[in-house]
Amino acid sequence: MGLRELKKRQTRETISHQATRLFLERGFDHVTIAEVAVAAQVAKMTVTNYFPRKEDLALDMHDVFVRLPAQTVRERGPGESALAALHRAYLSAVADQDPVIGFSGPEFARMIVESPALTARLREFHDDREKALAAVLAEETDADPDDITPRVAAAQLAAVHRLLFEETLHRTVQGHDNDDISRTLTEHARTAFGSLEPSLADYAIREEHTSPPPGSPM
Amino acid sequence: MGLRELKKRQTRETISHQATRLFLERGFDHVTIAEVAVAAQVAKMTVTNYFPRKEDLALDMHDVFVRLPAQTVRERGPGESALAALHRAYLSAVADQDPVIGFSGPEFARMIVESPALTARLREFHDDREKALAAVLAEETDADPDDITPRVAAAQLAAVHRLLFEETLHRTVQGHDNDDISRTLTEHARTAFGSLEPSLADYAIREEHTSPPPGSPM
DNA sequence: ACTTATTTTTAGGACGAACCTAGATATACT
DNA sequence: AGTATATCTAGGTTCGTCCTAAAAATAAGT
Repeated sequence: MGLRELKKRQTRETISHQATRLFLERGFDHVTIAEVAVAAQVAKMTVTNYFPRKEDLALDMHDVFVRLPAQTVRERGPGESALAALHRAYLSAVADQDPVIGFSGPEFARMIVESPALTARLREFHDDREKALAAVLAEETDADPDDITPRVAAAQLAAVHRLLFEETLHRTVQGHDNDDISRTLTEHARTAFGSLEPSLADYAIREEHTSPPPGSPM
Repeated sequence: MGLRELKKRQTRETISHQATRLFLERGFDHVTIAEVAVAAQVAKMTVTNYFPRKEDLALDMHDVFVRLPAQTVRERGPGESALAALHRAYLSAVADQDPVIGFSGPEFARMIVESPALTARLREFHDDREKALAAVLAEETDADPDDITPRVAAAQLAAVHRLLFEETLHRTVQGHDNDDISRTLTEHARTAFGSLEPSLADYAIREEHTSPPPGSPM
């Protein structure tokens, strides 16, 4: 990697780090971009160049957040349904107390829920995630472009992820510790994913790799 | 009603009307609040007083939009499930080509889908609507405050409304006429609400008014 | 190594939404 | 009619976002 790219990474890192520090200290809405620029020792415009929206200074995780469920479905095992894959992956993330499902620490969680701007941006993340999931489901089930079935399924699955994410955030803000939250979430995941089983248990099941059947199920 | 209230209504009406006219002519993002103020012959601040957010100048329907599904469930018939009530009410709205489910005319639909700000605000409407629905479902099923079941059910039901709304908007923008869209939507509603039947057909059924049973179902 | 080309950063400013305040104006009350 | 109350207005501030031209840093070519 060239020197130019290296410096870009460093600059981005510094800006993001200083921004997060200030946001945690004083709250997202009480820190201006100009202050972030001063703290990171760059021009105001440089902050904007790296992070076109102020919200992205705090939520620098769009891509992995959006791609994860779609990827989980794409990589599900033979004989596994989309629902089962997502439930399995979610439980695994709970066990890891993965930040991507909401385990972000009390200060960070507080920063988010106290800022309408960040909450709104997060809603967009959830939306993008649902769209990515819908695209994969449509692909995996060979659905007609204007069949809404994959969109409905994606909406249901993404909604569960969203609700569990919000639950994690709020319990974190309320001061529960991660192990406590993990236990509760495991239960809630069972309830939420379980409630989709009657409608989705047979949806988007990856065919066993031994001899592909003539017609795909559903 | 006093003269003061009358004038307030007129002022609000004038502002909203002039704003909508300008937005349809030139697009939401290309009209400033100052221009709306000039067109409505009021001070800039008066526009802001009536419509704290610019988006609400175009989307002056928050309350009915948010309350409708919750109200439908609250007023469902004896023996009717929340799902059945919402499906029924939706089909009725399709037959009426009700603006509240997306029949807003090509210009208006185009204004919305072309503006990221309006799309984002609409997302918030959907979210508020889901929350209102969740509250009613929790109430109607006597759910524990931290049982997520009503939230999951509300998310699934609200998602169907949201998807069908988006579908209506996009088909309207694409130039399909309302009768054509009505037919398609009726079919899509069958698919979407139908896909929830396995999980929700027995959820939140209003008890028959003849002799209340000892324990409520679910 | 020096020059040229490309990319990135910078400074300075423009624009518009959101908010504030004090004073003017209009309506309601007695 | 006179006082109280609600509403509107004018003028301003702040901040996020975007624009531009010039300066600085790096890469590429000779």
